[in-house]
Amino acid sequence: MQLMEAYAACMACPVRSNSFCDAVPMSDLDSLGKARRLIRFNRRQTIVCEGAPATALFSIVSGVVKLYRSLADGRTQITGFRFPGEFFAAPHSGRYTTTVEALTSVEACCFPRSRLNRLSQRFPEIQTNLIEMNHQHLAAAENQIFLLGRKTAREKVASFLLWYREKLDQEKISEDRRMSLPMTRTEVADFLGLTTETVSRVLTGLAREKMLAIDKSHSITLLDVASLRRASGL
Amino acid sequence: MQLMEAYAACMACPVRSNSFCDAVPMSDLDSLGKARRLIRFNRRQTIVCEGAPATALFSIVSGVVKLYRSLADGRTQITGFRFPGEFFAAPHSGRYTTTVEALTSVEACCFPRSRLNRLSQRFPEIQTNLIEMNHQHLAAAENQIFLLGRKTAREKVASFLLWYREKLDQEKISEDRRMSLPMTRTEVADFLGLTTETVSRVLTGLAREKMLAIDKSHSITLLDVASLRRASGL
DNA sequence: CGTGGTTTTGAGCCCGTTCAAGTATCGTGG
DNA sequence: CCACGATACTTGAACGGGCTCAAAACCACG
Repeated sequence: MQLMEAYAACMACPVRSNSFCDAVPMSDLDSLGKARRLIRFNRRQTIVCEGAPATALFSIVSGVVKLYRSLADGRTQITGFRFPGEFFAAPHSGRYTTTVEALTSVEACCFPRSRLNRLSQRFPEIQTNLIEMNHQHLAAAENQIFLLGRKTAREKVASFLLWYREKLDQEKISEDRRMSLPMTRTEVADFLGLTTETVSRVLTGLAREKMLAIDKSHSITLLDVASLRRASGL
Repeated sequence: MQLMEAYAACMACPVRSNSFCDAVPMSDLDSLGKARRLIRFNRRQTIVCEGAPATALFSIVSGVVKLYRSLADGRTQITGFRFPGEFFAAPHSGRYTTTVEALTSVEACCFPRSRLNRLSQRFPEIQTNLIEMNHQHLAAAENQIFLLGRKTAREKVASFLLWYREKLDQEKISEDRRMSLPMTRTEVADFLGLTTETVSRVLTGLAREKMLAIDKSHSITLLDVASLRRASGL
């Protein structure tokens, strides 16, 4: 039966306790399951488009997405990334404010606005969780604003690496000291307000100074976190 | 009586319909009034400090504030401004994420967290409003991220002027075509990720091109909005 | 009418960009 | 499994937008 499936899906959800779904008690997981639909996306696939009517909210089960805006002349700026447990596709006056694209293969729960509204009337703590997570996103945006406005290329790249390392540490088991970036050099550049060339140059520079090691481009090991922290401008 | 005063205060509040307080029905304005305390701040006065325990949320009745972060070496970045009807001092893991300072004389309602929580249990629509406004703040942050990461000095300044003009138009009666900036050149620079000198140079440049007129530095008239929009990179 | 702060203007420099070439990496089909 | 083409990454040389440093002009306030 569908009911059982929905219940089982949310019951077994690996990120429930990290997501806003945490507000729904175990006994009501079937209501939760019925409000959402699990969708899979491939790397490079666009999930929502900037400016389109905001019909749903997405909560990530696995994978990473980027949020970005771009101009007609090609200039692109990534405004943030979202990881498992986090949501995306916040509306402003009824429309999505950024385009969202999958960086890896992604599983996400799609909650149509209307159903989510009904659900959060039954479980008001959903709203509390959403507010809490919104504040986290805002704090992350403030970090990025400071970084973009006031940091040098070197500081930007060092900050980025330390930030991603921390994300990995709190998301999953920290694999080992090596970490593999799901984003390309261009995407790192579009996040940090730099060009691909500069990101590449700074990375090889930091590698020459033995703060990190690069193997196969996307696989990076942070060798000297203390020096990196100093290089990041705190 | 205190009760009457509180009731009268919120009853007469000029920004109630634009603030999250809108969620409280007229018949319950006394509960609202008792949850908050009206505080006045002078220009230049610090209202909350980055990193301090987040004990209250503030809603602006009149005036403008700036939110900013700064480093020990003096680098400062303004992450946003807040206007009448908007709130500030969002917490992240229990602490304020930015310092907030009054740009003009400011009247703000201070809501201690505990009272606000009790109030929003009685009136859940408060949470809905807070979420809505949070999304607006996030959208504003995304705008600024794009601006900081990908726009030229000229585009930044033009965008800023148009943005502020729009704010004025929707906040109050649009005075006339002249507008007076509540922020100094340094504050504009700290908002746009530039130096004071560059802001000044770009402004005189735009004035030479007859897109605007400057009288007394803080009083600016936008003469050619269409050209400015083109100069802002859309 | 001075005094301190803000704004403007000027000259020179530097960080990050641009343009261009060369190298590694990955996916695909033979 | 390898050859191939496409894409991503690195490296180099030269340019330029915005910064730095310095000084002059302007303004508000006593």
